[in-house]
Amino acid sequence: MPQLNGGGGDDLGANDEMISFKDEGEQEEKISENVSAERDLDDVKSSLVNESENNSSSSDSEVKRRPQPRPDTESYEKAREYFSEALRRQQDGGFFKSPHYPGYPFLMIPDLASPYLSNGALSPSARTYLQMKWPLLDVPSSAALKDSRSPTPGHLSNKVPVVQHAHMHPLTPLITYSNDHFSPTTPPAHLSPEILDPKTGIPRTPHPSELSPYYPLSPGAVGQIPHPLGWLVPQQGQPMYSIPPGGFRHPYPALAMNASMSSLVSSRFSPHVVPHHPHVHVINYKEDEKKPHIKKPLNAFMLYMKEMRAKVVAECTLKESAAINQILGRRWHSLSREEQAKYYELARKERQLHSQLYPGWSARDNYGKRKKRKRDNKADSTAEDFSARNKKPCVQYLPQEKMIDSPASSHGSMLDSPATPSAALASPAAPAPTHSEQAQPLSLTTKPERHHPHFSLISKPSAASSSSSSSSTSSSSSASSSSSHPSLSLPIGSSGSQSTPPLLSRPIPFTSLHPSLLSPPSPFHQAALHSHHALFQSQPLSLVTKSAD
DNA sequence: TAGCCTTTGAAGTGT
DNA sequence: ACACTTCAAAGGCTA
Repeated sequence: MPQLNGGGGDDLGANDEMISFKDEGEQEEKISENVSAERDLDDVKSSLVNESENNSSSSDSEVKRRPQPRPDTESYEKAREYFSEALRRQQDGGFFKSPHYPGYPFLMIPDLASPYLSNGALSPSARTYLQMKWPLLDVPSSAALKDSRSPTPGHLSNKVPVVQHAHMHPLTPLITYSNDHFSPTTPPAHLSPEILDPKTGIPRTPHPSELSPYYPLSPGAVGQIPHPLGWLVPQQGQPMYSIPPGGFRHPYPALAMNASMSSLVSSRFSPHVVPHHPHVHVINYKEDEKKPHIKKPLNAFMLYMKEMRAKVVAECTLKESAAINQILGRRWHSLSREEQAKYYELARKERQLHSQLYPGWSARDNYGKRKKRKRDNKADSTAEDFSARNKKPCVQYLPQEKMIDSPASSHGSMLDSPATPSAALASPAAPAPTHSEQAQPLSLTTKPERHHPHFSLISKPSAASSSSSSSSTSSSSSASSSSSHPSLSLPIGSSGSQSTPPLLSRPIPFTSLHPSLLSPPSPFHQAALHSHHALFQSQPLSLVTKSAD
């Protein structure tokens, strides 16, 4: 039960969420066992030193060196693997790679310009980034990672590096390539074991020839690049960003990418790449008649969804995204302030990278590219629309075995575990202002339930009195999404809903889901469940206030 | 096969 | 300034 106070940045729940272990069944176990993992840190680091010296670590020896197997061995192994790889890659002048899935190269150092200090050590922000991913671990200091062959400031430190590292693209620090390490089950099929380094047993960065198959350039995929934070998000083969007309518009056009890097970047980022040779990809900047579609950077919630989707799907066998997203939406609210902060930070980096990749891009560019939704009649998106739009109750997507007859209990886990109230008050993540310098939106919004069929039909009766009118009133205004969140993020009092669980009446499907699906199982959330019960009940009031305005 | 559903957040447009 | 709209992911579903 470590760190139940949840005050620290290394919130275990957050860690758990972020890491997304392969075996979901171990999730809860890991939460409670993270302390042991923490105890193993010293062992990890010390063993890494030896390992880096020997450079011939085998999984067997690693296991032997391990003090003792613990339930959290996976965390241990991952951490260990990560640092081993970090050391090795540093020495090789190559990539860091996913601590989760072998065979997928990626760079998780956040600094766009200089992930390394002059002494070859990770920069503070890079360390922060790593520590964010591995909150329980001490990111190796300069001494640990320092290596003569490591990228030097000359390679990376400047905003405009003069000389590119053999494998380093100026943006690679933020360009990550891992795809599916969040998959709750097994690594993607393409992450074949052959990628493992035969010597060390540690996954190595695949050669471009090995990578190319991982990044198929289907015609449809042309024009897009994978998610720069791919290590965080399962991409399922779908690239993310596209390259603007004229090719890869790099902020530092003077820089030349070597074949290795360009193949990586181009195969993943360029819409016009044609892998003529397994080892050398040539970028063909053929002019498209159309402007390639550059997608918006993912926001915090989208990043969270991508990370957690597989987990939720695995847990409940749901595949319908609408239902999954509903679960994820509630889980998102159940995240602690620190947990959400991580995603806000990632999203901020996403936007940062995106803005650097596509300086002239604007979200406006994508307006109208997608089929316009037929919500013109916004007005009727209210009560009447409830029934019309919700012809597919998510309950139908739920496996029967998930159905339980104790909605009340489920409600509690689902609704009563919102983010901490303080989070709503203080935007913690304090996400650095983006180029737009916007204040970090409060994720802990008291956004009312959208006109959900179950909510409107089921919860209303129970919700009764106070919330019923407010919910309906707010539904129209809130239907327009979260842009209004900040304005109504603070619930105003809780009139009358103190004892009754009206708002706890959620859509049936969720009430029937296992609580673990609805909110992280961490003790923190259980605590939050109780401490913030009143807050959630007050949500409708905030809406009333807003609508009143 | 295009679009819907569903979520939150970012960023756009409109008033 | 505020309200509203669109899009970002995702995959089953529907017309």
